[in-house]
Amino acid sequence: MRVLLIEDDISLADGTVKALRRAGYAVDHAATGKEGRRYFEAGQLDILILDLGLPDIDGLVLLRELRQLQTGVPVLILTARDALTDKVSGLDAGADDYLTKPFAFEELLARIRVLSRRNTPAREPELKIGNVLINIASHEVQLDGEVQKLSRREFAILRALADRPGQVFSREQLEEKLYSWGDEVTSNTVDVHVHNLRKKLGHTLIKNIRGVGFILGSTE
Amino acid sequence: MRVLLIEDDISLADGTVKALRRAGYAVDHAATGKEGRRYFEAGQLDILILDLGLPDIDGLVLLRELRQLQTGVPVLILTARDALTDKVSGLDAGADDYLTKPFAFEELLARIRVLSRRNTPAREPELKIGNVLINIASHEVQLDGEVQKLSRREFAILRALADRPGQVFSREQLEEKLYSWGDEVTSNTVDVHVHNLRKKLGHTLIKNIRGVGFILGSTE
DNA sequence: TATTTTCCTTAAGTTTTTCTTAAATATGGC
DNA sequence: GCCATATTTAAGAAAAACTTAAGGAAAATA
Repeated sequence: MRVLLIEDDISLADGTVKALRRAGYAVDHAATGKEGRRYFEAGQLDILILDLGLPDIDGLVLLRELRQLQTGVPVLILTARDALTDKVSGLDAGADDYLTKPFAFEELLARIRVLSRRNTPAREPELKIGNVLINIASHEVQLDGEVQKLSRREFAILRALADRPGQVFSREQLEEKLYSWGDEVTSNTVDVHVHNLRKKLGHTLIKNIRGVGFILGSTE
Repeated sequence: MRVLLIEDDISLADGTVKALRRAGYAVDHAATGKEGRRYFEAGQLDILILDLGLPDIDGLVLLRELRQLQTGVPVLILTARDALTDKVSGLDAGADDYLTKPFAFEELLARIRVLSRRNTPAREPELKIGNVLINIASHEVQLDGEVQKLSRREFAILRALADRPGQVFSREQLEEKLYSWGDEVTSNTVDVHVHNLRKKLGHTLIKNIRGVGFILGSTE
């Protein structure tokens, strides 16, 4: 776990660095905004601790700059200023937490522990069959990069087939996926939807097994 | 954005609830730990604000219990106790932030804004989708550089969608972000607000996925 | 507090998209 | 060629989404 401390007050910085090292963090220290920016750009940071009262650059300005870089590094702001507006604008500039001097090392460490247990959210579930990419959430399907919108029924059929590529589904089985109990249908709806699906996704994807049903052709 | 406040001091709770609602949050309020736990288990929470000095359950104990549930809901602890050990153990028990009474509503709102960024992929205070720039803090939205004034509800919907661009939100999900418990709505409000949003921000930004819901479309 | 203004919710009307149906055409197996 | 099954087409019905307007609620202003 690598921490960068940007702080110009040497004695405070020394104490903080020591406390952090003792707690097991790898710590870099920069005394000016410029230097800090170099460290930030260079390194694999896990957490940034930033003093707002720097000699060369306004801390808030620096913070916004660093945020532009789009890294997701959590930032904890550290400052003597106790004014409410500073806190608020610091947080709104992209800081994740705020600590006013003087502070206890214990509390700093606790807040860093909070910041470091950040978890990254899971990605969108997507399904890929051959050259067809299915986005479950948006009901969108990409065929060789081209986006196609599917209707609800079309999507339901494709999804059923895609659940088990290579397995044949009878019309009755597919209808069961589409209609709730009591909603039965007495026409060739499934065929029509399959037809429309093929129009959108090409004629090789969904194959028909005569007398049996439909199958998602994974191979060939 | 849905917030649960667990706080037994009625007058403080009232003021806080009002301030939060005015800021566009859907707020539920519980006066006891037990009640709070029920709300917590029931709902689609985005943020929990928890007072440590509850009459029936020790706040820290409750916090640990709720953490067991493994929901990723950010927790902000609120308390009169100013002792360092309390802060530290609060944070280590799974809180994400800490505010000591008395506090300014402004700061509470700022910290909530930070927490609400937490579970979203883009943690920038400003979000850009196509030619639309969204500033969460100031409730300001720009279309091609031109500032558009959004109403509270419009902004709440846009923010919910913007939290996860590319994810579809059903009308029910959006309503949950807008209304507190007991405030439910039985009309097409969401549609109307979406319509007004599109009038202000153009018709390509918010896409509808028929039968599913709405989605913030970045491309096309 | 009273007044004005803005905003929110409803609900009904309109438009657009999708679904079902049924009939016409095509295809495969015998 | 004949029958059964599959595909295509088109049209009306149904469903979902969009639009509009009005009355009431909430917020802002005086």
